[in-house]
Amino acid sequence: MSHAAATITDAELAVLDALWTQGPATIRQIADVIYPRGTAAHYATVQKLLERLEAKRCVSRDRSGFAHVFAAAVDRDDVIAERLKAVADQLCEGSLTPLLLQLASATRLTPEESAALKKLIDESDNGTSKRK
Amino acid sequence: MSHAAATITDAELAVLDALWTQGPATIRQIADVIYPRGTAAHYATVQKLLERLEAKRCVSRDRSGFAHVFAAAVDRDDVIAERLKAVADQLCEGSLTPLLLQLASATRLTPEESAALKKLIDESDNGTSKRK
DNA sequence: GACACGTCAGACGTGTTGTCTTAGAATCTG
DNA sequence: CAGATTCTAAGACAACACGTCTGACGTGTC
Repeated sequence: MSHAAATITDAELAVLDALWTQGPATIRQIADVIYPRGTAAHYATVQKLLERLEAKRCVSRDRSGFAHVFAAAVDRDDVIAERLKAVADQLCEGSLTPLLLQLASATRLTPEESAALKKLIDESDNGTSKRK
Repeated sequence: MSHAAATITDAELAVLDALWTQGPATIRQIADVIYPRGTAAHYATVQKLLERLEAKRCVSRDRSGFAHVFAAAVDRDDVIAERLKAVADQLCEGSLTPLLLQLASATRLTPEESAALKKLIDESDNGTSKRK
């Protein structure tokens, strides 16, 4: 839910995505999703990716059963936030505001979305003005 | 101003940044900025980075003089947009809206910024409702 | 015991990234 | 003009990341 996401590669992201949509799963279950008609080699690939994701604290591993059960330790939102922060650090001296403005001008919103967004802005605004 | 930004690496970004802040420049001028007290090797590094940036259409090269003069062919905003799009493609099925919501809730805005943002939202909204 | 299935450790090919070397052409300086 | 300087061009290079795959070995099941 919370921790850092480090750098997650494309193949690792596919594994994480399977965990996000399917919930906790074994290597085989994940491999069946990502590589239908997969071979033993594909299984091993998923295994290696999970091993690396675990090292990055992006998945947790339950070793109690015969086949280990893996679960996502980061949310999709965590990864999104981390990537956005990376973009901001590289291109905006760490400030997220330019990204926000850029996105606002590049995105077409439905009335519902823009209403929700305005609400978020107001809340953020209150937080700012109410400080200390 | 407009074109695709492909994948720009960190070192390449440093070069681009120099061009953005200094305007068109020769290799030596850029190298002096990035590597003060730089050697001939550093000069060559900048040269190679510019060569790669040119291949990606991110910088233009004026070959008329003795020392070629390079200029940025993409804006900082272009690169930001491209990176945001990449994040959206990888994590949100290409939709930018989740990024926008995420950023809005994670960013503290000044009153001026939130006003500007709301204005952008309204404009985007008008564009949507006024179509056809 | 035979066999399927699991884990673990690590090798491997490939591509990227940043750096650097060398060769040679163009320009400046005396 | 001779020589030093400055540039371009082409490519070698190590380090690393990525995705893949192999092999050895433990653990269940019939």
